[in-house]
Amino acid sequence: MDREIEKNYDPKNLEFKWYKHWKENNCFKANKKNEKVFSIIMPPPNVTGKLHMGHALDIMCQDVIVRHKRMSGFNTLWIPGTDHAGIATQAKVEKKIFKEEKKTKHDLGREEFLKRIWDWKEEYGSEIINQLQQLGASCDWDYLTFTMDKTPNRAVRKVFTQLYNEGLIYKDKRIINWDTVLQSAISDAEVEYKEIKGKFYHIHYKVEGSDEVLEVATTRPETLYGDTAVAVNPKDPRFKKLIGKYAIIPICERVVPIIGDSYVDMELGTGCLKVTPGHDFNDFDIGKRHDLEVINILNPNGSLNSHAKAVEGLNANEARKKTVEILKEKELLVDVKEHKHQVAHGERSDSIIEPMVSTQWFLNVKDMAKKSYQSVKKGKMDFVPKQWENTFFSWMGEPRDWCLSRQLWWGHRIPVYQCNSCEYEFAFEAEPSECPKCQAHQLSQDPDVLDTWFSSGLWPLSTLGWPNKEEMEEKGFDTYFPNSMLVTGFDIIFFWVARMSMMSLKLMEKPPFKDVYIHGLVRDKQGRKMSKSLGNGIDPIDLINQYGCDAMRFTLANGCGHNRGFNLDPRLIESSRNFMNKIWNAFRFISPFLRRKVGNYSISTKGIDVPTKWILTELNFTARKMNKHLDDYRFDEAASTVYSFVYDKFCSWYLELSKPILYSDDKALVKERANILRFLFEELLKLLHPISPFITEEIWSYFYEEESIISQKYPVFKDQYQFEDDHEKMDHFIELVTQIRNLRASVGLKPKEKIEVQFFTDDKRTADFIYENRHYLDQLAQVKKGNIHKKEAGRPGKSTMSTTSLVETFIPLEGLIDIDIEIIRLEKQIDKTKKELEKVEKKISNSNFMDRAPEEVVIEVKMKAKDFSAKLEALEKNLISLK
RNA sequence: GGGCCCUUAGCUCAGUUGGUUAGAGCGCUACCUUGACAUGGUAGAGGUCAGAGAUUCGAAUUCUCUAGGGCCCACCA
Repeated sequence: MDREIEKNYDPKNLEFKWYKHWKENNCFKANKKNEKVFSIIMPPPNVTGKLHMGHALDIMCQDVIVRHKRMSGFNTLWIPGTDHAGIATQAKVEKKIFKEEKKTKHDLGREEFLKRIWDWKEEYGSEIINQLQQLGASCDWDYLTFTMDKTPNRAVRKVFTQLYNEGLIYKDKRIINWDTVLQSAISDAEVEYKEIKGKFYHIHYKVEGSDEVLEVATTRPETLYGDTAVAVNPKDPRFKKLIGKYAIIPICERVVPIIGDSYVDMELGTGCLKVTPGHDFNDFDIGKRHDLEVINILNPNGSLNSHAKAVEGLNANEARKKTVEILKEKELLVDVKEHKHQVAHGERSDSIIEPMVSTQWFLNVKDMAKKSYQSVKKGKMDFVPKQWENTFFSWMGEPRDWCLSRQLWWGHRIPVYQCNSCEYEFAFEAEPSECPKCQAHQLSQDPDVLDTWFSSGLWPLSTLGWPNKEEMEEKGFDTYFPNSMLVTGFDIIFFWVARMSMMSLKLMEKPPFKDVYIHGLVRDKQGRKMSKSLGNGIDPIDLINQYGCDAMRFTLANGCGHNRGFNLDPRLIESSRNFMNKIWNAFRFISPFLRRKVGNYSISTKGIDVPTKWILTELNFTARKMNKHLDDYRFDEAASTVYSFVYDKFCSWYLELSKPILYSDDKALVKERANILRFLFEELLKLLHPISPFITEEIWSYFYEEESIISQKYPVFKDQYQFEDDHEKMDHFIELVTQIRNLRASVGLKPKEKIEVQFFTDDKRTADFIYENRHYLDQLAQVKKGNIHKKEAGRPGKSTMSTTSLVETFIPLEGLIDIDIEIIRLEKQIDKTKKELEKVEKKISNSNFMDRAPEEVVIEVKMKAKDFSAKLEALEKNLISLK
């Protein structure tokens, strides 16, 4: 060691230092020589956004897997990217410009406004990259792709054109979800329903040419200006006879037909439905069936237009109030009932969504969805945990056509053109110079842009250069597509996973990934979703600043089990930070004994002692478990496995047992032990590295200055480190030490006070082992003298005792022992042992158990019975002698 | 209405093919400034595994029902 390690563990400096180092030294590059391939794409965060805990979890999962695969000899590629996030970004910049300059996008014009967004993207787009790097993401930055880069744009245009020419993309005037704030269409997936307390208004509609009235129930009286029919169920005896007659809509006095349609539920409301095809999905369908007129009564901002003269210019709420007032005056409002109902809100804008009829571009997804469905059913793409495939199926089962167009400016503009002279309409992959039909040069492009998820859907392809042949070659498309896996949250299974799956199957005839790992949601410590409105969000960057990224990642991994999100209490991170500190100090302890040594080396297992054989065996178990858990995406199990090895096995026992050796005068022995400690330390660093990359690299650098831990081989189970017998011996020894410590504590002996102990055992191996390791007993339990007797020997008088199956341990305590307390303690133990014994004996006396249980279980139970009764006997004898 | 998940120690959670003395971290209690670490050490207390029933020699684990909680989809004039 020529460098000395800092006294205090300070994650901040070393984390920053190492990320920079890794990046500059191309440590995240795929090793193309490796035969096994692992590839994965990062779900692209919004380019101008800020990372939240969900991202931190997402990145942690991916990075752990990626680092593990890389260390396990895979040709590993992780592709980073950022998303233009159409609506979110445009809305943000629009707001900013209005705030600062009091100008709308229309004041600036399309070209200037887009320039402003690009400027904003250039200015703030790198922030998200910085944050990803602070999380330690070991992705290949040369692959960094933005969804509006040239290649993704080409992919979008190519695919749109193909689907257009196949007739799958079509323009249609139909009812869509209209966001009244964004003033754009949005897709079904972007609509969120919230329960709102509303009212049921019962209104009388007069039947033309008679005194009869129809009582219509509605939650939205203000839409009556758009009514073009009143519908009843054709089987309804109450209203059957009215079908074919006409009703008069109140206020606007329009005469509309009374129609029969089986959609109408006779039980619901009054059994009489006002039909507003312009502003209700079901009514639109009814209108289609009956060829009804569609009247649009709303302006793009959601206010009422001139079709609703009486309330023109008012917003929906005001219009409702006023309409109700007018109805009251006319005595047509007959009843008002409280009613809870679901109201559509925009997922992004949180504004009210109005169903509105409008001309939009749609993608017919029926066949694509069917194929996606099948590919998961047939196991070509697996969800982990498996139950998430249900979510996928529920979306793919009966998909509505995807509304692709958005009335925005920021995004991929729809590549459809119309010839100004002959009006021919066509989609074109490249920028067209003339009309393919009449060769005129004056062309108008469709003003709308595509849903963000259209380009996201092509992400697994476009990030690998598709459809540009040269770029695909350069980026290794054939090697890395399809991806090995995807890591994401369940909230975007519809938005994203579904779309990627459909697109990839359509274009490549392969699903885009083998595995789709779905992690849970990070919530606050009370289990509430983190949200702006609750103000309970935790900023991962704050946590990193406070505790270090390694500790945060470790905490996230530790809490990331299957089937569950998790509730993040910052105090948990504190304990991970303490774990990092533990490792730091363990290294600080051993480092003075180490000699700097270049190159790989191995340790000899010849002549090593039992604790060393034990720790090597533990290392073996740990390596095996880590590989399994990481392969199974069990981040929680992996974290606790490595924690237990480092903390409970290595630090608490092996390091403690190494102290007398390291402080001894036998130089050869010191050297040998130091060598083994170094080996173990290197192994544990490698084991932990995928989860906590920075501290492991920092310590690694004290061993090897030139080589990064990133490219080391991940530990695996090795037969030469497996010593099962010695492992068992050592476990017995640990049990013995713990027992003595327990006895000492129970009689209130001072920690430093040396004691004498009497052991009673008939097991020769145990006796030998205690004898050979008596110096450890001194060190670990302050036993200055230990006598080993056969069980037939007499027990000491006033003493405290305890027993395992093999050995009885007595601490003679002349004058020190409080007999009453000792009796209580023994009685408690006897009680417990009796209960266990009874349990086991009951099994043995049950002939059904003896006949039917497998042999090894029977043997085990018999062994237990023997152990328990021996233990009980010893305890009872001692109790009698005390009394 | 359809579907998924959850209920285990005071708190957050493990417990993967049924057989464990049901585990961990945090918190709590007692003792300890022992030469890696007080961001520490040692020991300990704390659970009739939501409830009922069924299957089984044997259930925290499988099945059914009940209660409570969370989420998704569809729909409600």
